[in-house]
Amino acid sequence: MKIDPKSSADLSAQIAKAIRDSIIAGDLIVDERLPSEAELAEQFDVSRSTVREALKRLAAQSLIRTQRGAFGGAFVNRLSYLDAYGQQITTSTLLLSMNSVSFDTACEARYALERSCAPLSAERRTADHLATMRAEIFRQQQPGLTDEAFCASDVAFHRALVDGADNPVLSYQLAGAVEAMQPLMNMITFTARSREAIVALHTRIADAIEAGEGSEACEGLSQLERYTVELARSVMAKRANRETV
Amino acid sequence: MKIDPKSSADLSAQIAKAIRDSIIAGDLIVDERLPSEAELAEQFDVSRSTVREALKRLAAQSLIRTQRGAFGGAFVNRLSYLDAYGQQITTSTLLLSMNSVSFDTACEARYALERSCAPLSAERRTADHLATMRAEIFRQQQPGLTDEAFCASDVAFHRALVDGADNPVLSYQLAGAVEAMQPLMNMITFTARSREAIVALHTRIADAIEAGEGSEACEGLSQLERYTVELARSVMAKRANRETV
DNA sequence: GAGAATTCATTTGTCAGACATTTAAAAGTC
DNA sequence: GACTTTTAAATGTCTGACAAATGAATTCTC
Repeated sequence: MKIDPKSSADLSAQIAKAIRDSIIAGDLIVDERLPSEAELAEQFDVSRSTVREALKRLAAQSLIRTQRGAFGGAFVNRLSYLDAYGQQITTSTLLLSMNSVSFDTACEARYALERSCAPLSAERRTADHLATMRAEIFRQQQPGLTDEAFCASDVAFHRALVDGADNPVLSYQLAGAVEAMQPLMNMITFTARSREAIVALHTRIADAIEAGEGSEACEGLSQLERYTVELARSVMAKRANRETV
Repeated sequence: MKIDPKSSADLSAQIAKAIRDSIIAGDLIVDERLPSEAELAEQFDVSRSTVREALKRLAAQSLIRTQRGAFGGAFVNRLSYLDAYGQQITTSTLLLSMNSVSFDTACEARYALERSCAPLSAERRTADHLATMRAEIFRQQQPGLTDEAFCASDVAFHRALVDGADNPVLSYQLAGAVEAMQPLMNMITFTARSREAIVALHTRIADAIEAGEGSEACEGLSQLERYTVELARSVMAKRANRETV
């Protein structure tokens, strides 16, 4: 692990990169303890504060965890699926909100990805996944539900569908696509009629998953995509209309 | 933006969270300048070092960038697709390498996701995407190619396929799935015969994309998945055999 | 007056040293 | 042997200082 003193870049960034590369390359294995901050400072010939800033960078990426006290220190963290989900969702959400991605584009991506899970989910889903889907459909039919709660339930429904594929890598990849859509979906006001239509499609999808018919589930997802895009378009149009009046 | 002094958690983590939440909520918009470190230190009633550690955490997530000098400071960063790709790839790679994800599981996820791009790519790919795919196929036929270079070319081929769908959100999501597989693929030794088989399937896929036949491209991808899994299995078996002898 | 050079204030980057707090091992006590 | 106390090591935080960068304002030169 070496850094280039000539480089003008931040020392803490260089040190973070050096350690990060060691972790990725496998030179530092999971749960291995890094040298103490004082030792690292000496090794890299920088001050302790600089080392600390580097370690905080790594901690922000969940690459290390720190523990205080004697025999504490910084340890290489096993990146859990949960940590990865969180990062994925944060990144996806910001990417969508900061880059003016159109609703259509985000929707297309989301449903394309979900369709790739549907056949696997139809084959492997447990009774649990199915029960979650049914429960969320039931919740979506409650009259008093706010739009936000409706969207949250929608996300839960689709997560169950994705998790049913029983492939943690797929679940991880999809987490971002599904959850990052929620802020966009929250901007839509759902009328009683549109909720009814969505519930009908959800039911159709759940039925297909239960019956083990992947392609029928895909078809349902495609219709849901078309309906969602259409709905968003009409809501936006109505809103634009109201604003110009 | 407030922090809880009673909470035992690290102050720098709390401050980072407070600022991060403000960015996600949209209270801090892109390119907006944060208060200087000294001002933040006063606001949060902590020392400047603590503020700096918090800012480094955010910088590690590409949420802010810093600039030195008068009228410099920390600015809310527009999360670019490139930054997001990078984070996605790092996270995915570590997730796969640290959690002993089976080759089959990773492969299944990757090809399922790619199949979701194929129909869109068949419809929208430009001549450029197609040319890249053909060029990589050509490269893969060169005899002197190392296994690493063959894998890298494989990644480039599939990236072109994905990018052909002309949906940046999909490209972003797929970046991790495709690139994170490379270290796993690198562990396979490709014989002349297996390279030939892969090139043949790549050609079939490229032909389908060129002809605008999405489902045929999906079929090619499925065959490629089956062949890759089979190949990995035999290579691993051979290796295990050699080690026990 | 226009342009070039200089100064200046502001801000981040880095360093050194100090103290508080936490923690688990080691030593002591019964 | 079980419990308590001590202790050493490590991170967390604070203070104060200086270096380096940088854009604006000022001064200088022609």
